[in-house]
Parts: sequence; structure tokens; C-alpha cells
Amino acid sequence: MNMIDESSGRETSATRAAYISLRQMILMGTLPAGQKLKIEQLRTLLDTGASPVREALSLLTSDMLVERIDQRGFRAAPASIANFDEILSLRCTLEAMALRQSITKATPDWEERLVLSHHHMKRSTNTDTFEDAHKSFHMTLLSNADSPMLERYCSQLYDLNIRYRYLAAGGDNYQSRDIRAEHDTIFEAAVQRDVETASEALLSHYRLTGAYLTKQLTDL
Amino acid sequence: MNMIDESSGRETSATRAAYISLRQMILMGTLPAGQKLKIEQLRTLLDTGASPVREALSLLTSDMLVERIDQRGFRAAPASIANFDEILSLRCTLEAMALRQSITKATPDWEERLVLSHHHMKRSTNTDTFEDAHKSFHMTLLSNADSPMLERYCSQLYDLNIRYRYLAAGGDNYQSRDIRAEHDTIFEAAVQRDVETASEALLSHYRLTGAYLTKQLTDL
DNA sequence: AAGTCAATTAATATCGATTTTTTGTGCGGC
DNA sequence: GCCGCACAAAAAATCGATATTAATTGACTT
Repeated sequence: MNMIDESSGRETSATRAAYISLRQMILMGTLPAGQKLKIEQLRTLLDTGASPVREALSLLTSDMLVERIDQRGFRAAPASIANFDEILSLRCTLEAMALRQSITKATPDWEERLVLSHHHMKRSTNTDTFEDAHKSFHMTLLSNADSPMLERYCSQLYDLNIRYRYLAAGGDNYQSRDIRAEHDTIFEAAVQRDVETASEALLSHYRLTGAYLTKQLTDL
Repeated sequence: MNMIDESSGRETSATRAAYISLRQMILMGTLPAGQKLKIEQLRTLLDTGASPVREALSLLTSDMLVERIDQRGFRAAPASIANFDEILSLRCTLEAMALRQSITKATPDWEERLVLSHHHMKRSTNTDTFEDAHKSFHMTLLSNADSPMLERYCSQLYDLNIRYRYLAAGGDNYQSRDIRAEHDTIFEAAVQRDVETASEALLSHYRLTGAYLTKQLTDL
């Protein structure tokens, strides 16, 4: 979402805290897709007031993680194969677009940030750290497109996709292929400023993961 | 936004009313881009409570019409040429994608809806009616893509674009070219299920309008 | 004259209570 | 036995008041 926050980790508002918790719970499936989200229930769960909860839910609407039904409260966004396919397809076009722009405008600074985030991702051992580093790497790839809205969409779609990973197998779907090699290919091509190779590799990366997840989700 | 509302015109919630008013005011520039949006000020302006205002603003965040600054309230989303270019560019890729899918899946039903909305648009005389019919026509073009998220993005971007039209010249920028002919071309190609021609025409339609608006906005 | 800090003011965020609206239930009527 | 209606319970929306936080002002120091 576009909640601007300059601070590091300091406790800010109750709304923000609620937003972060709820977001995490929806992404990880603690709050199952499609479930009714009752204010009172969440209020006690998060130990906070009704206003912050309400506002956090409104905010989560921006991320398409929550749906609001007028006069009838909120529910966690439903999940479906069709929705997953849609996300995949949108990601492919938008990330391809962003990556292309990013590489076209390549600067030494961006290159350095890319090297760092790639390195950081490779070093990440445990799943949690890796998850963050992975997103960071992918977003860094796109970060030079100089297009805030595009980046926001991509980030949003990335998160929606995570949700399906958790749905498919508790979030740990990385062992299935040689993900590392795929990342390396993308990384190398980006640094070489080879738009075509990089795009190809990125899309293939997503489509492979997509096919794998679709399979998982189908026989479930 | 994704506020589901099956009702026709009945008064629903205070929040919804506030949402609609504020949205209109931001789109038309009554609330200028970048302006601080104080709760109290809006509360009296709309003659409603603080909670509905707050919630409406949160909701407008989804539409990228309002920005929320943690602990510091809300402001109308800033406008800039860069932002406008971004919107235009995103619209082109996303609408091209949607139109392609829409035409590919063409059905008699869709064709009929298209005919109707096109007719309706041609008949619209006054600016206000035309505005609605115009959006309706463009959205109908994309409506057969069977991709809710994609449609949502397009609708969102359409509205953001409207805002710049108002910014440029009070909303009435239609007299400048032969818009009618452009619409006809798109329409005909769509009905003929000619993906390439339709896409070309659509993008050209947007790019021409875009160039025109950019000019207007620049010398301002 | 510029910068800093404290006190004041203004605005936001949050709470608790109240009002509406929706949802669920049981009772006749058909 | 199924539909529609009144009623009760539950939940959402809203209000009014309070607590927090940010912005502003102005005296005081350097």
C-alpha cells in the first residue's frame, strides 16, 4: 500500500500494527482465504480497539488482500486457481515491462544495489530470511524503472503470489527446482544489460514456479 | 475500489456517501492535487462524522487518489507530468493486454454489450453524460477479458487519467480531435474481432490524447 | 540574526457507547 | 413440508469524547 513510513522499526500507530499483523496472517493463511473477518473477533485477537482494526482492514483493501462488502463487513480475499492464473499473467507483463525499463536506464548505483541484494539472497540460509531477501532481490531488479506505480503493482502482485505459495505447501516451495541457477541467470543478464535474456529468464522463472504451484493447488 | 454494492441508487452508508463525494471532488480538482485533507474540514464540508470521512479516505487510498501519511493524516495524491506519463504508459500496456484477451474470447453477448455502449456513447450529448458513457464504452471493450484484477487496474488508471483532463482544461478536452472517428475505428475492429487493428487504434487513441494533454499541462 | 527548546495549539488517532443494519430463528399460514 | 413474516440476537457503522502526536509560536541563548 502507499502508507508512507520513514521510520525504521519504531512502534508507530495501532492501525499500523494491526495492518502488519493482519497482512501477515492473511498472507500466511492464518486467516484463510474467503473467511469472514469480524471486527470483534480481530479486536480481541490483536488486543486493540475497533477503530484501528477497521482502518487496517480498509487499508488491506488496497492490497487486494481484503474485500469490503458494504454494510456487511470484511472478508479475506478469496483464492482460486483462476485468481492465481490472473496474478501470474499480470506479473509476467508488468515485471517484464519494469525490468525492461530498469535495465534500459541502468546506472552504476543500481548495479551495485543489485549485486548486494543478490549476494544477500544467496547468503540467506533460513526460510524466513530468504523470503525477505528474495522479494528484495526481485524488487531491486525492477527498482530502476523509475515508475512508482508500476513498482507498487509488482510488489502487490508479488505478495499475492506469496499467499498461494503458503496455500500450496506452507510457504516452502523453493526446494523443488534449481531456483538458485535461475536467479543467477537473471542476475547475470541484468548486470550485462541484456534485456532480452533477462526478461526471458525472469518470465521463465515465474512460469515454472507458476506451473509447479498450479499443480500443487490442483491436487489438493 | 472493490467495494461491492449490488444496490441501485439507494442511500447506503455514510462512508459510501463520503467516498463518492470525496472521489468526485478529487477527480474534478475541487480538492487540488497534493492538498492536505483535514478530517475536521471535510467533516463539516460533507456534514458527516469523522469516522466515515476517515474510512472514505482510507478507501480512496486503494484508488491512488489519496495518500496516507502515518500519524500525519491524508492528502490528495500529488499530480505531475511524470505521474501522468506513468499512467499513460501503464494504461497502454494493460489495456492492450485486456483488449487482446477480450477480443480473443469474443462472444455474441459481449458483442451486443459493445454495440449498445457504443451507441449510447454516440447519443450522449451533454458533457456529463458523455463522460460516463465514454468510460462505460472503454470498460466494455475490456470486460470480456474475464480478468477482474486487470479490469480493476484499467478502471483505476482510467479515473486517474480523467483527473489530468480536468487539470488540463476543466474536463472538456474532447473537441480537439475527431474523437468520434477514433472510437468508431476501435469499435469496428473489435466487432470484426481484429485484434491487431483494434489494439493499434486503441493505443493510438490514448497516445494522441496523451500528447495533447501533456502539451496542455506543460504550458500551464 | 539564527538556532534551540518549551509551551501552546491544532490535528490525528483511538476509545467506549449508541444506533443501524443484517442475520438467524421460530411461529403461523398455505 | 415450504414460504413469508415478526422478533431476537449479532454484527457493523457511526457518534462524541478523550488521549496522542505533530506543528507552531515565541522567548531565550549563543
